[in-house]
Amino acid sequence: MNYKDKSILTISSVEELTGLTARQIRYYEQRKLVIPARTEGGTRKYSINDVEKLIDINSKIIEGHSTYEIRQEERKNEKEMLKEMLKGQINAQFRR
Amino acid sequence: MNYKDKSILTISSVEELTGLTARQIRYYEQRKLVIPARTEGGTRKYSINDVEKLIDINSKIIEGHSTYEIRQEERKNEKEMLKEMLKGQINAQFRR
DNA sequence: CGTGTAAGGAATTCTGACACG
DNA sequence: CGTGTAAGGAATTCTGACACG
Repeated sequence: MNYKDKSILTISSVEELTGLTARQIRYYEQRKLVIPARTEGGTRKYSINDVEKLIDINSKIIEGHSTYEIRQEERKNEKEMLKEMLKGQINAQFRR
Repeated sequence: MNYKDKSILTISSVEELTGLTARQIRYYEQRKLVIPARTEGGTRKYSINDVEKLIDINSKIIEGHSTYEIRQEERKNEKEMLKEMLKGQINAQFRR
């Protein structure tokens, strides 16, 4: 696991790094766009990757996209990633 | 300023990243080895560089060095860095 | 829909001190 | 000397709700 995937940032640090407000960050979570890890006590912990995602998401919102659209877009990308991975697996089978 | 110099980590994240206890981390600060930034409210904020420093410091302590020795060592290194920088400046003057 | 805000409680962090060795 | 711990208070974060548009 890369350091970029370590969930180590509090929401206030993420506010600072992204320029967003805590309210925005929590709302994007509610819309299932960026789901942070949690401490035992329930405090949100974000990774560097989450920070980058949040910046992207906010850009898209500023461009006029809805959180729903952004979510759908992400879903699509995930599916394509899966397809590619499957292709790779299948090809690997045939090469044996 | 690099992301490594951004003070964004709470002491609990630093505990996780370094494997040290908060007590140790605060003690090294008291001994002037790693001085974190602070929020307005006084909460410590560490950078990635601080994390790396803390790990180094703890290694040296485990090796039997005292915090005083480690501090002196760091002072020496700082002075040498200064010397190098001065050399560079002087050479730059002569090259004109 | 996306964001601001006030409210009350819970989790986190802070400092100074006592302890051991 | 370096670290653990209990104590009390302060800073931070949490959730659910009302508001606007």
